[in-house]
Amino acid sequence: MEFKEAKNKFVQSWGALGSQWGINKTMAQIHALLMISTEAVSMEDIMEELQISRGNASMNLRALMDWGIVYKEYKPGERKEFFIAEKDLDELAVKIAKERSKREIKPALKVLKEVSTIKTNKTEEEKHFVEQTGKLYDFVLKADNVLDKVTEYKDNWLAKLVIKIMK
Amino acid sequence: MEFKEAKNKFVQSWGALGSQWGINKTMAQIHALLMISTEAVSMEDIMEELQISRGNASMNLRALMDWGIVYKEYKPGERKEFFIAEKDLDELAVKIAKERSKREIKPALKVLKEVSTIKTNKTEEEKHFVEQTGKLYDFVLKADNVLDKVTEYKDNWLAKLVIKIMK
DNA sequence: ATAAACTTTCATCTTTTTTTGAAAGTTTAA
DNA sequence: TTAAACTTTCAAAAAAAGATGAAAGTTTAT
Repeated sequence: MEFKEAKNKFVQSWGALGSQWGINKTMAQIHALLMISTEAVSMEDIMEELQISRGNASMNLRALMDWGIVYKEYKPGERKEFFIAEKDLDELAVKIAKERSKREIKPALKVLKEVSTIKTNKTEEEKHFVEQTGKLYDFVLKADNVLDKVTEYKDNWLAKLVIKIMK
Repeated sequence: MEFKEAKNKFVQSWGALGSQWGINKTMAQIHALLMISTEAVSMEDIMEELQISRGNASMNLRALMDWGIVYKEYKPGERKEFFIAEKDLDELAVKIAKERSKREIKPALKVLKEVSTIKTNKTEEEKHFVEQTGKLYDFVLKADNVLDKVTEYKDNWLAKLVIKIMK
Protein backbone atom coordinates (compact mmCIF):
# COMPACT_ATOMS: atom_id res chain seq x y z
CA MET A 1 0.00 0.00 0.00
CA GLU A 2 1.36 3.38 -0.89
CA PHE A 3 1.19 6.45 1.30
CA LYS A 4 -1.61 8.25 -0.46
CA GLU A 5 -3.83 5.19 -0.38
CA ALA A 6 -3.08 4.58 3.29
CA LYS A 7 -3.80 8.18 4.17
CA ASN A 8 -7.11 8.06 2.37
CA LYS A 9 -8.06 4.79 4.00
CA PHE A 10 -7.29 6.17 7.43
CA VAL A 11 -9.32 9.33 6.92
CA GLN A 12 -12.31 7.40 5.55
CA SER A 13 -12.22 4.83 8.34
CA TRP A 14 -11.93 7.43 11.04
CA GLY A 15 -14.96 9.15 9.54
CA ALA A 16 -16.96 5.93 9.51
CA LEU A 17 -15.99 5.14 13.10
CA GLY A 18 -17.05 8.61 14.16
CA SER A 19 -20.50 8.34 12.66
CA GLN A 20 -21.07 5.06 14.49
CA TRP A 21 -20.44 6.93 17.72
CA GLY A 22 -22.68 9.88 17.02
CA ILE A 23 -20.00 12.14 15.58
CA ASN A 24 -20.58 13.68 12.19
CA LYS A 25 -18.51 12.01 9.49
CA THR A 26 -16.91 15.15 8.13
CA MET A 27 -15.93 16.32 11.59
CA ALA A 28 -14.17 13.04 12.22
CA GLN A 29 -12.48 13.20 8.82
CA ILE A 30 -11.16 16.69 9.40
CA HIS A 31 -9.87 15.55 12.75
CA ALA A 32 -8.18 12.54 11.15
CA LEU A 33 -6.56 14.78 8.58
CA LEU A 34 -5.19 17.14 11.20
CA MET A 35 -4.01 14.26 13.40
CA ILE A 36 -1.62 13.01 10.75
CA SER A 37 -0.47 16.35 9.49
CA THR A 38 3.00 17.50 10.49
CA GLU A 39 2.01 21.13 10.37
CA ALA A 40 -1.03 23.37 10.69
CA VAL A 41 -3.43 23.13 7.75
CA SER A 42 -5.45 25.90 6.12
CA MET A 43 -9.18 25.74 5.54
CA GLU A 44 -8.48 25.88 1.82
CA ASP A 45 -6.37 22.73 2.02
CA ILE A 46 -8.96 20.90 4.12
CA MET A 47 -11.66 21.77 1.58
CA GLU A 48 -9.47 20.58 -1.24
CA GLU A 49 -8.38 17.36 0.42
CA LEU A 50 -11.83 16.28 1.59
CA GLN A 51 -13.73 17.85 -1.30
CA ILE A 52 -16.11 19.78 0.90
CA SER A 53 -17.55 23.27 0.79
CA ARG A 54 -16.25 26.28 2.65
CA GLY A 55 -19.31 26.45 4.87
CA ASN A 56 -19.01 22.83 5.82
CA ALA A 57 -15.32 23.16 6.66
CA SER A 58 -15.94 26.27 8.71
CA MET A 59 -18.76 24.79 10.77
CA ASN A 60 -17.02 21.51 11.50
CA LEU A 61 -13.77 23.19 12.43
CA ARG A 62 -15.73 25.34 14.83
CA ALA A 63 -17.31 22.24 16.34
CA LEU A 64 -13.90 20.60 16.76
CA MET A 65 -12.63 23.70 18.51
CA ASP A 66 -15.70 23.68 20.77
CA TRP A 67 -14.71 20.16 21.76
CA GLY A 68 -11.27 21.54 22.55
CA ILE A 69 -9.45 19.06 20.33
CA VAL A 70 -8.47 21.37 17.49
CA TYR A 71 -6.79 24.78 17.74
CA LYS A 72 -6.31 27.77 15.49
CA GLU A 73 -2.84 28.84 14.62
CA TYR A 74 -1.64 32.01 12.96
CA LYS A 75 1.43 32.04 10.81
CA PRO A 76 3.51 35.21 10.68
CA GLY A 77 3.03 37.03 7.42
CA GLU A 78 0.07 34.84 6.48
CA ARG A 79 -3.37 36.33 6.66
CA LYS A 80 -5.37 33.14 6.75
CA GLU A 81 -5.93 30.84 9.68
CA PHE A 82 -4.37 27.43 10.13
CA PHE A 83 -5.61 24.54 12.20
CA ILE A 84 -3.84 21.99 14.29
CA ALA A 85 -5.14 18.98 16.22
CA GLU A 86 -4.46 17.90 19.76
CA LYS A 87 -2.12 15.05 18.96
CA ASP A 88 -1.50 13.65 22.44
CA LEU A 89 -3.89 10.73 22.70
CA ASP A 90 -4.26 10.85 26.47
CA GLU A 91 -5.13 14.51 26.30
CA LEU A 92 -7.55 13.78 23.48
CA ALA A 93 -9.31 11.05 25.47
CA VAL A 94 -9.60 13.30 28.50
CA LYS A 95 -11.12 16.13 26.47
CA ILE A 96 -13.64 13.84 24.83
CA ALA A 97 -14.54 12.14 28.10
CA LYS A 98 -15.05 15.48 29.82
CA GLU A 99 -17.16 16.87 27.04
CA ARG A 100 -19.42 13.85 26.60
CA SER A 101 -19.91 13.69 30.33
CA LYS A 102 -20.96 17.30 30.42
CA ARG A 103 -23.17 17.21 27.34
CA GLU A 104 -24.81 13.81 27.62
CA ILE A 105 -24.19 11.91 30.83
CA LYS A 106 -24.92 14.73 33.24
CA PRO A 107 -28.31 15.59 31.67
CA ALA A 108 -29.21 11.88 31.57
CA LEU A 109 -28.36 11.60 35.25
CA LYS A 110 -30.59 14.52 36.01
CA VAL A 111 -33.55 12.83 34.33
CA LEU A 112 -32.82 9.50 35.99
CA LYS A 113 -32.74 11.16 39.39
CA GLU A 114 -36.01 12.92 38.73
CA VAL A 115 -37.93 9.91 37.52
CA SER A 116 -36.49 7.51 40.07
CA THR A 117 -37.66 9.63 42.98
CA ILE A 118 -41.36 9.95 42.21
CA LYS A 119 -43.30 9.33 45.37
CA THR A 120 -46.41 7.62 44.10
CA ASN A 121 -45.21 4.02 44.03
CA LYS A 122 -48.35 2.13 44.86
CA THR A 123 -48.61 -0.54 42.21
CA GLU A 124 -46.06 -3.25 41.40
CA GLU A 125 -45.45 -1.54 38.09
CA GLU A 126 -44.58 1.75 39.74
CA LYS A 127 -42.36 0.12 42.34
CA HIS A 128 -40.47 -1.69 39.63
CA PHE A 129 -40.07 1.51 37.65
CA VAL A 130 -38.58 3.33 40.61
CA GLU A 131 -36.29 0.43 41.40
CA GLN A 132 -35.06 -0.02 37.85
CA THR A 133 -34.45 3.65 37.11
CA GLY A 134 -32.78 3.95 40.51
CA LYS A 135 -30.35 1.18 39.64
CA LEU A 136 -29.71 2.81 36.33
CA TYR A 137 -28.96 6.08 38.10
CA ASP A 138 -26.40 4.42 40.36
CA PHE A 139 -24.83 2.66 37.43
CA VAL A 140 -24.52 5.70 35.22
CA LEU A 141 -23.26 7.77 38.15
CA LYS A 142 -20.48 5.27 38.84
CA ALA A 143 -19.55 5.15 35.16
CA ASP A 144 -19.42 8.92 35.09
CA ASN A 145 -17.15 8.93 38.14
CA VAL A 146 -14.76 6.68 36.28
CA LEU A 147 -14.65 9.31 33.53
CA ASP A 148 -13.83 11.92 36.16
CA LYS A 149 -10.96 9.81 37.46
CA VAL A 150 -9.69 9.47 33.93
CA THR A 151 -9.62 13.23 33.72
CA GLU A 152 -7.83 13.46 37.03
CA TYR A 153 -5.08 11.03 36.10
CA LYS A 154 -4.73 12.83 32.79
CA ASP A 155 -1.26 11.60 31.85
CA ASN A 156 -1.34 8.13 30.47
CA TRP A 157 -4.54 7.23 32.31
CA LEU A 158 -5.19 4.34 29.97
CA ALA A 159 -1.86 2.68 30.64
CA LYS A 160 -2.39 3.10 34.38
CA LEU A 161 -5.88 1.69 34.09
CA VAL A 162 -4.64 -1.25 32.06
CA ILE A 163 -2.02 -2.04 34.70
CA LYS A 164 -4.58 -1.88 37.47
CA ILE A 165 -7.29 -3.85 35.76
CA MET A 166 -4.91 -6.55 34.55
CA LYS A 167 -3.94 -6.98 38.18
CA MET B 1 -44.44 14.09 38.90
CA GLU B 2 -46.87 11.30 38.36
CA PHE B 3 -45.96 7.83 37.14
CA LYS B 4 -47.14 8.15 33.58
CA GLU B 5 -45.25 11.39 33.11
CA ALA B 6 -42.10 9.94 34.61
CA LYS B 7 -42.33 6.85 32.45
CA ASN B 8 -42.73 8.94 29.34
CA LYS B 9 -39.83 11.18 30.32
CA PHE B 10 -37.60 8.20 30.88
CA VAL B 11 -38.44 6.58 27.55
CA GLN B 12 -37.94 9.82 25.64
CA SER B 13 -34.65 10.61 27.35
CA TRP B 14 -33.28 7.13 26.82
CA GLY B 15 -34.16 7.48 23.15
CA ALA B 16 -32.37 10.83 22.92
CA LEU B 17 -29.30 9.47 24.69
CA GLY B 18 -29.24 6.51 22.33
CA SER B 19 -29.21 8.65 19.22
CA GLN B 20 -26.28 10.66 20.58
CA TRP B 21 -24.35 7.40 20.75
CA GLY B 22 -25.19 6.12 17.31
CA ILE B 23 -28.17 4.02 18.37
CA ASN B 24 -31.43 4.54 16.58
CA LYS B 25 -33.94 6.43 18.71
CA THR B 26 -36.77 3.95 18.43
CA MET B 27 -34.50 1.06 19.30
CA ALA B 28 -33.44 2.81 22.47
CA GLN B 29 -37.05 3.67 23.31
CA ILE B 30 -38.20 0.09 22.93
CA HIS B 31 -35.33 -0.98 25.12
CA ALA B 32 -36.27 1.60 27.75
CA LEU B 33 -39.86 0.40 27.68
CA LEU B 34 -38.85 -3.20 28.20
CA MET B 35 -36.35 -2.29 30.92
CA ILE B 36 -39.05 -0.89 33.15
CA SER B 37 -41.71 -3.44 32.37
CA THR B 38 -42.44 -6.05 35.03
CA GLU B 39 -43.47 -8.61 32.47
CA ALA B 40 -42.89 -9.51 28.84
CA VAL B 41 -44.54 -7.12 26.37
CA SER B 42 -46.21 -7.93 23.05
CA MET B 43 -45.38 -6.21 19.79
CA GLU B 44 -48.90 -4.87 19.71
CA ASP B 45 -48.37 -3.11 23.07
CA ILE B 46 -45.03 -1.68 22.01
CA MET B 47 -46.61 -0.27 18.85
CA GLU B 48 -49.42 1.22 20.85
CA GLU B 49 -47.23 2.71 23.57
CA LEU B 50 -44.64 4.27 21.24
CA GLN B 51 -47.05 4.98 18.40
CA ILE B 52 -44.96 3.24 15.80
CA SER B 53 -45.75 0.94 12.90
CA ARG B 54 -45.61 -2.84 12.94
CA GLY B 55 -42.67 -2.93 10.54
CA ASN B 56 -40.69 -0.49 12.65
CA ALA B 57 -41.37 -2.44 15.83
CA SER B 58 -40.43 -5.71 14.17
CA MET B 59 -37.15 -4.46 12.75
CA ASN B 60 -35.99 -2.73 15.92
CA LEU B 61 -36.88 -5.69 18.11
CA ARG B 62 -34.85 -7.86 15.80
CA ALA B 63 -31.92 -5.48 16.11
CA LEU B 64 -32.19 -5.53 19.91
CA MET B 65 -32.17 -9.33 19.84
CA ASP B 66 -29.13 -9.28 17.55
CA TRP B 67 -27.38 -7.23 20.20
CA GLY B 68 -28.38 -9.92 22.69
CA ILE B 69 -30.08 -7.51 25.07
CA VAL B 70 -33.71 -8.42 24.38
CA TYR B 71 -35.22 -11.89 24.29
CA LYS B 72 -38.37 -13.45 22.94
CA GLU B 73 -40.69 -15.14 25.35
CA TYR B 74 -43.63 -17.40 24.65
CA LYS B 75 -46.59 -17.51 26.95
CA PRO B 76 -48.52 -20.77 27.29
CA GLY B 77 -51.83 -20.60 25.52
CA GLU B 78 -50.85 -17.36 23.76
CA ARG B 79 -49.98 -17.48 20.12
CA LYS B 80 -48.16 -14.19 19.88
CA GLU B 81 -44.61 -13.43 20.92
CA PHE B 82 -43.62 -11.39 23.92
CA PHE B 83 -40.41 -9.54 24.52
CA ILE B 84 -38.32 -9.05 27.59
CA ALA B 85 -35.14 -7.06 28.20
CA GLU B 86 -31.93 -8.06 29.85
CA LYS B 87 -32.44 -6.21 33.11
CA ASP B 88 -29.15 -6.92 34.87
CA LEU B 89 -27.06 -3.84 34.19
CA ASP B 90 -23.69 -5.57 34.42
CA GLU B 91 -24.81 -8.15 31.93
CA LEU B 92 -26.18 -5.39 29.72
CA ALA B 93 -22.88 -3.49 29.79
CA VAL B 94 -20.94 -6.65 28.97
CA LYS B 95 -23.17 -7.44 26.00
CA ILE B 96 -22.89 -3.95 24.60
CA ALA B 97 -19.14 -3.79 25.17
CA LYS B 98 -18.64 -7.13 23.42
CA GLU B 99 -20.80 -6.23 20.48
CA ARG B 100 -19.33 -2.78 19.88
CA SER B 101 -15.85 -4.23 20.13
CA LYS B 102 -16.69 -6.84 17.53
CA ARG B 103 -18.57 -4.55 15.18
CA GLU B 104 -16.56 -1.34 15.38
CA ILE B 105 -13.30 -1.51 17.32
CA LYS B 106 -11.93 -4.67 15.75
CA PRO B 107 -12.44 -3.44 12.16
CA ALA B 108 -10.92 -0.07 13.09
CA LEU B 109 -7.90 -1.85 14.56
CA LYS B 110 -7.48 -3.81 11.37
CA VAL B 111 -7.32 -0.62 9.33
CA LEU B 112 -4.96 1.06 11.79
CA LYS B 113 -2.61 -1.91 11.63
CA GLU B 114 -2.66 -1.89 7.85
CA VAL B 115 -1.98 1.79 7.40
CA SER B 116 0.59 2.05 10.19
CA THR B 117 2.77 -0.62 8.64
CA ILE B 118 3.28 0.76 5.15
CA LYS B 119 6.94 0.47 4.24
CA THR B 120 7.53 3.56 2.17
CA ASN B 121 8.31 6.10 4.86
CA LYS B 122 10.79 8.30 3.09
CA THR B 123 9.48 11.81 3.71
CA GLU B 124 8.86 13.50 7.05
CA GLU B 125 5.16 13.46 6.26
CA GLU B 126 5.12 9.69 5.77
CA LYS B 127 7.19 9.05 8.87
CA HIS B 128 4.81 11.11 10.93
CA PHE B 129 1.81 9.30 9.48
CA VAL B 130 3.24 5.91 10.40
CA GLU B 131 4.15 7.10 13.86
CA GLN B 132 0.80 8.72 14.58
CA THR B 133 -1.37 5.86 13.29
CA GLY B 134 0.89 3.43 15.13
CA LYS B 135 0.28 5.26 18.40
CA LEU B 136 -3.43 5.26 17.65
CA TYR B 137 -3.29 1.52 17.07
CA ASP B 138 -1.64 0.90 20.43
CA PHE B 139 -4.11 3.16 22.16
CA VAL B 140 -7.22 1.62 20.64
CA LEU B 141 -5.82 -1.86 21.24
CA LYS B 142 -5.34 -1.12 24.93
CA ALA B 143 -8.82 0.36 25.21
CA ASP B 144 -10.25 -2.72 23.55
CA ASN B 145 -8.41 -4.92 26.01
CA VAL B 146 -10.07 -3.06 28.83
CA LEU B 147 -13.41 -3.96 27.24
CA ASP B 148 -12.33 -7.60 27.17
CA LYS B 149 -11.48 -7.46 30.85
CA VAL B 150 -14.88 -5.99 31.55
CA THR B 151 -16.39 -9.00 29.82
CA GLU B 152 -14.18 -11.34 31.82
CA TYR B 153 -15.12 -9.87 35.18
CA LYS B 154 -18.75 -9.93 34.15
CA ASP B 155 -20.33 -9.67 37.60
CA ASN B 156 -20.24 -6.18 38.91
CA TRP B 157 -17.29 -5.22 36.79
CA LEU B 158 -18.02 -1.56 37.19
CA ALA B 159 -17.95 -1.69 40.98
CA LYS B 160 -14.67 -3.63 40.85
CA LEU B 161 -13.25 -1.16 38.38
CA VAL B 162 -14.31 1.76 40.54
CA ILE B 163 -12.58 0.23 43.56
CA LYS B 164 -9.37 -0.33 41.61
CA ILE B 165 -9.25 3.02 39.94
CA MET B 166 -10.07 4.93 43.12
CA LYS B 167 -7.08 3.13 44.63
C1' DA C 1 -55.04 -29.35 3.79
C1' DT C 2 -56.98 -24.98 5.31
C1' DA C 3 -57.39 -20.89 7.49
C1' DA C 4 -56.68 -17.93 11.27
C1' DA C 5 -53.19 -15.56 13.90
C1' DC C 6 -49.13 -13.69 13.79
C1' DT C 7 -44.39 -11.90 12.01
C1' DT C 8 -41.16 -10.34 8.49
C1' DT C 9 -39.80 -7.97 4.41
C1' DC C 10 -39.02 -4.22 1.51
C1' DA C 11 -40.34 -0.56 -1.99
C1' DT C 12 -41.77 3.79 -1.08
C1' DC C 13 -42.64 7.82 1.70
C1' DT C 14 -41.18 10.93 5.59
C1' DT C 15 -38.14 13.00 8.61
C1' DT C 16 -33.74 14.31 10.12
C1' DT C 17 -29.18 15.42 9.29
C1' DT C 18 -25.69 17.24 6.55
C1' DT C 19 -23.94 20.08 2.89
C1' DT C 20 -23.83 23.88 -0.14
C1' DG C 21 -22.83 28.50 -1.66
C1' DA C 22 -23.56 33.12 -1.81
C1' DA C 23 -24.39 37.13 1.05
C1' DA C 24 -23.01 39.28 5.17
C1' DG C 25 -19.43 39.96 8.45
C1' DT C 26 -14.59 40.74 9.93
C1' DT C 27 -9.83 41.96 9.84
C1' DT C 28 -5.74 43.95 7.94
C1' DA C 29 -2.87 46.85 5.02
C1' DA C 30 -2.20 50.90 2.75
C1' DT D 1 -11.67 55.12 4.33
C1' DT D 2 -11.41 51.60 1.14
C1' DA D 3 -10.71 47.37 -0.61
C1' DA D 4 -8.69 42.99 -0.62
C1' DA D 5 -8.39 38.70 1.89
C1' DC D 6 -10.51 35.91 4.64
C1' DT D 7 -14.33 33.69 7.70
C1' DT D 8 -19.02 32.94 9.25
C1' DT D 9 -23.88 32.43 8.71
C1' DC D 10 -28.01 30.46 7.20
C1' DA D 11 -31.82 29.50 3.86
C1' DA D 12 -32.31 26.18 0.61
C1' DA D 13 -30.88 21.70 -1.57
C1' DA D 14 -29.18 17.09 -1.16
C1' DA D 15 -28.25 13.02 1.12
C1' DA D 16 -28.88 9.73 4.64
C1' DA D 17 -31.54 7.51 7.99
C1' DG D 18 -35.73 5.94 9.64
C1' DA D 19 -40.71 4.70 9.35
C1' DT D 20 -44.73 2.93 7.01
C1' DG D 21 -47.93 -0.56 5.55
C1' DA D 22 -49.44 -4.00 2.67
C1' DA D 23 -48.05 -8.23 0.62
C1' DA D 24 -45.53 -12.32 1.45
C1' DG D 25 -44.07 -15.63 4.77
C1' DT D 26 -44.62 -18.60 8.90
C1' DT D 27 -46.72 -21.21 12.46
C1' DT D 28 -50.40 -23.53 14.81
C1' DA D 29 -54.95 -25.56 15.56
C1' DT D 30 -58.46 -28.11 13.68
